[in-house]
Amino acid sequence: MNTRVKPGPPGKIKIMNAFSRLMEVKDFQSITTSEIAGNAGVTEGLIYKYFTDKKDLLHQVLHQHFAAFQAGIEAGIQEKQTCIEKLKAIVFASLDSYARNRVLARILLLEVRNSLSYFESGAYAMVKTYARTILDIIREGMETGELRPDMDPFLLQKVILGAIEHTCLKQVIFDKKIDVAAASGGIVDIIFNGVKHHGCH
Amino acid sequence: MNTRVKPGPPGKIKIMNAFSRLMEVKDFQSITTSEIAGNAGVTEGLIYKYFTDKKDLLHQVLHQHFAAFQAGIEAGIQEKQTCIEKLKAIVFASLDSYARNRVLARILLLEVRNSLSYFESGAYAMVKTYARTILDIIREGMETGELRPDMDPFLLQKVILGAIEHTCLKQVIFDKKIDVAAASGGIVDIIFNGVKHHGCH
DNA sequence: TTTTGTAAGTAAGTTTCACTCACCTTTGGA
DNA sequence: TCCAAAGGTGAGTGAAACTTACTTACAAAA
Repeated sequence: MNTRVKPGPPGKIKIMNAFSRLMEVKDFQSITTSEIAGNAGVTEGLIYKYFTDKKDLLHQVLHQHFAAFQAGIEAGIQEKQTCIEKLKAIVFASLDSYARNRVLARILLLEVRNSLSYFESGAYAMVKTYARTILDIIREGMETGELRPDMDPFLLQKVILGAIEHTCLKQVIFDKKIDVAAASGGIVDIIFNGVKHHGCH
Repeated sequence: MNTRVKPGPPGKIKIMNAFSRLMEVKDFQSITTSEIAGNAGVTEGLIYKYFTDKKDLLHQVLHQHFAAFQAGIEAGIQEKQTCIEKLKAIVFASLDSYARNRVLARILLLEVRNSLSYFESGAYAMVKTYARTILDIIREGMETGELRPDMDPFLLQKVILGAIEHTCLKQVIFDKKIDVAAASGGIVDIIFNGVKHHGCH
């Protein structure tokens, strides 16, 4: 497993592109290998020259999409100074990426998690790095005093990731557009300021 | 579609139980119909007397598990007075149910969302009711002044659901136990009080 | 008691689809 | 020019989801 994703020969690229295109319209299960091959203009057998599995193809396509996603995130937080600003940027960039790239969102949120092989794939390694980035920012914020020091950083990480993902679910399942700026602003406001109403300040 | 879940004939019950048992150990994809039949002590063909599909079987089993889950939730919030207490109870009860019933959690969080037929199933209708309950409590809290009136109730709903689900993911994927009380308390604290650090109060 | 209609269950197909394998074709260096 | 390796083909295979024609059990009407 854990096959690296290299640009590779034209056939491989055509297969990945064809599959990616098909994933925009149908779910993984209902895409057949012959459909992929036909759409790519190659034969079915070629798929198995470059991918060990139909699932491996899925994982490599996810890897490819996620690499761009990850690069965008890291570019977005580079310029930010405070941890809060960084987390805000991550929430926005994540929602924005999922909204722009439906295939990425659908693969990541709906298709891969049901099989163990995903968690041994290179794609999952990237996702772990992304999650780790968030955790590190949280820890830094707790040390500098930006964030409350009396909480479990892992839990905040899960709340943030969960909020991002669940916000995208409706969009990605029912193909509904969301207002990324509003959603991201709202989520950040809820998580940073809390939802309890106090008369004071 | 939308086949109702009735107790039904012994064969149907045996099939559902066998499938449920298998789901504790393996994922949906790698459970075969002959395996289900063998385990249930019936023939393969009988499955298709009671279920239109292998997926329909999955949905009906989910429906069954979720009915118990839903009943527990509603019993848990009945006695609570404030909206905040109600939401706390829901978070705790949800995490607790997922922790206790791995099959329910695995089906709901990992297996069903990738196919459209789920969203036409009776199981999904129940899940919508559950989500609706949370939304109604939030709205009530915003009206009574318990919760801030200046936020999008849908977003808070998504943050809560997302936090619950993401907290269960590691547990359900890697079979790790979590401290339900600690996790639920932490999530509630983060969402209600916020994570920003203020010197004041 | 006999008939009969229906629900429960069986067993042997059929089809579809992921995956394999033995075989061609092109290309770029020694 | 030769050859090795990489790119690509297409017919074939096995397994698994689903079908269909059939049998058995069983309760209520005649």
